[in-house]
Amino acid sequence: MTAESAELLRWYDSHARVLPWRVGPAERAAGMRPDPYRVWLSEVMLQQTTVAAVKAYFLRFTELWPNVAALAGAEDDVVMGEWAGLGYYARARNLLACARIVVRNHGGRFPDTREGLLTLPGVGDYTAAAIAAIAFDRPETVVDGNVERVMARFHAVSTPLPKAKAELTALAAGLTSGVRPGDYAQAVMDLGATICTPRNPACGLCPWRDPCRARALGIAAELPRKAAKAAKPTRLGTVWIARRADGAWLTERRPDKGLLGGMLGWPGTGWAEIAPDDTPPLQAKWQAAGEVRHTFTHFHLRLKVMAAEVDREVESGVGGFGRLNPGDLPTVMRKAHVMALTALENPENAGENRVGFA
DNA sequence: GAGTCGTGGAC
DNA sequence: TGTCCAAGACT
Repeated sequence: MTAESAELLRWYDSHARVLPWRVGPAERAAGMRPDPYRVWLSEVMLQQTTVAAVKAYFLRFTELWPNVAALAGAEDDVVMGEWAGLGYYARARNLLACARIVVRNHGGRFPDTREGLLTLPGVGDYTAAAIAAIAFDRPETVVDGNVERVMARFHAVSTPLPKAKAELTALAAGLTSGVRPGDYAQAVMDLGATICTPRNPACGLCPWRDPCRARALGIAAELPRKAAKAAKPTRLGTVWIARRADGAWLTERRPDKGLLGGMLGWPGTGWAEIAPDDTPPLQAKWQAAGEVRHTFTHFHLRLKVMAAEVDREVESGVGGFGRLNPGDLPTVMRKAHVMALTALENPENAGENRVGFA
């Protein structure tokens, strides 16, 4: 163990954040170990997602499904509905697939090595190392966005990401502690999340302020460098939102692959830079409810929302009418639903509504 | 290796 | 308003 990693562990002992999935340093010292199921679940939820956003989902999932066997036995649509709003929905599909593999092929126990964990769906280099270190105290090197930033500054690496990834991984491995590896892994990430932040790093409070090369050079806030990102195009589309007299809504399940895969949605056009032809899924007195603006990772969407009340007898070929829990909808579809509801309640204002406009 | 894949908060 | 960013994985 290096002097630096020892210093970081001392910092962590007094500054570790309290998180629902975390076994803190004092509890670990008392012999407690985290539940691999909870570590895995939290790490998957935390992929490209903030701690603030994950907390409520983690508590809800562990309440509904306290162990991997319970989750493996859940119905797909229920899990997708509970994941709604958290984003990156392939994670939810992989989560279920992984739970079922762990139960069926591993006797309900997660593999306890990085290599074994890597075979699971939805578990990549980072997550495998994180579970191995945190749940099984193996001295694996975790490299997430926090660690990349901390290492780029600590060693003053000016090579832009993602090209610098391999170099930063090697530098991180050089600092990884063989003592208390689970605490160390969380300590580096906590350092990046609370001190060595992307903007305005709090170098004065950093346990690594002395050995940090970027701080010595006065360029900590400039690192890590990143390659320029492509501009986001704008795509257009239309959704048709029909409410039957008995309160049922016409929804459809999206295909498993692709954007919002496996999630509930509204019948509508595809989304393209040239407005697609929009033909309603059924004949009704459609009103233009307004336009939803929503930004995905790689494009902006302007979604025209059409709404209608239909008779109980109406049938559609594209999906089914049924009871709707709006919380099961991904966010963009929930925005469209809110807009349709507003139009149906206030038909005189139809077309004036905007969602996603400041 | 470069694209794809969500969302909400900070600035 | 727009841009960046968050405990990445998969193709």
